[in-house]
Amino acid sequence: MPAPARTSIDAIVRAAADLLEADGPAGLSMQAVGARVGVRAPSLYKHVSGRGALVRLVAEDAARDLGERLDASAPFGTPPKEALGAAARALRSFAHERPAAFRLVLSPAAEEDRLDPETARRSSAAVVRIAAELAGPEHALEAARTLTAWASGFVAMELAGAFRMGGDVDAAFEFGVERIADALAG
Amino acid sequence: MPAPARTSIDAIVRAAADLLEADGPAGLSMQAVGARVGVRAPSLYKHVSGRGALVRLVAEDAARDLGERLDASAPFGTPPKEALGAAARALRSFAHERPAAFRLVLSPAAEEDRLDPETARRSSAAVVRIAAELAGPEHALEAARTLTAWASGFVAMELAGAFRMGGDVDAAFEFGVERIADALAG
DNA sequence: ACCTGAACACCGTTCAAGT
DNA sequence: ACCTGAACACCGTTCAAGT
Repeated sequence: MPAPARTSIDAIVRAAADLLEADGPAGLSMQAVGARVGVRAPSLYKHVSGRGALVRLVAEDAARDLGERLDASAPFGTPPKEALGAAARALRSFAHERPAAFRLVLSPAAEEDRLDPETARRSSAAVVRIAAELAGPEHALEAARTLTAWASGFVAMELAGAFRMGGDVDAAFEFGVERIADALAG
Repeated sequence: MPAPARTSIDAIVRAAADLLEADGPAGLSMQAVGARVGVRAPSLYKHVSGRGALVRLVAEDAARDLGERLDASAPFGTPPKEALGAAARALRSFAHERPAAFRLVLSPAAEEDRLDPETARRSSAAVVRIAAELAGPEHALEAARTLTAWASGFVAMELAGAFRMGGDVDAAFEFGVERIADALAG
């Protein structure tokens, strides 16, 4: 007798992402995910091969979300320096809204749980385009790396609570955007 | 009857750091640490209050190591732009030698496992000093943040395998150092 | 074809009992 | 005063049995 699925991979990934955001990595347990979608933990294995694969799906989903936000942050034709600021702020907003997802996507990860190259490429396409406009096509890659490194490093430190020596964090971010843009435009 | 301790907190922290580097966070189990230092897992609780506290001790030890390397990278009197490059390269070397420890110290961490402010301040003192020389005392904090964000972000991406679009990663690093230095001196 | 309870091998942690 | 085995409450995962 065939039995219709009582849940779906989409519902499972969404539940996992919610749990990750609410309770941290330890809160993303197979039992908790099962409870959220209305099945027992062993049933999840009909939809996903294990916890590691589920975490990876959450990361890929987050990377797609981030990539779309970066694309949308600066329409074609926006002056490059302005576009750079907009992209940096979009990254920061994403990190503030979905800090756990940001950590998943941008944290230095061990080999086995890296994003596949195509997902990584797509989520950074907008930044490479902006960098090319600013620094010239021959320095596009280095410039994109410099910008992404700075922005993700800044936000990572912010999330880590590393900016507790006082001072205005927003101002430090804008200071950095300005300086990075000028440096890349060289 | 008193019984002499068969292990020590130092040996335990060292064993934990080794395991973290060799087998990743999951490999740092109380049982594995116990096996390395020659006692059973429950005995570790005579020396450390739990696994979380042990991970924190490893992180503090790594932060101290990193701080010392940064201090040593550029003796007083080194021209600031040169000192900045030396500090950035020292950070990168540390990350290459102790990638797991680097992730522990520089990764965006949840509130409960952050370094205490004093440890954080000491490990970044050298960078703040260099930034002040380069950007002037009134912009020291923002400049230090920009530099640290860029360098740690760059290395984090490097460790995460995010630089797989080809190109020379060493050259990208030097490109970034140069541009950041100019931008901060700006 | 999916879901379940039971089971297995792991964790971290507690604690009474040993020396 | 430290160390131990046993126990407890959790994991992730497998699998035979149910529908």
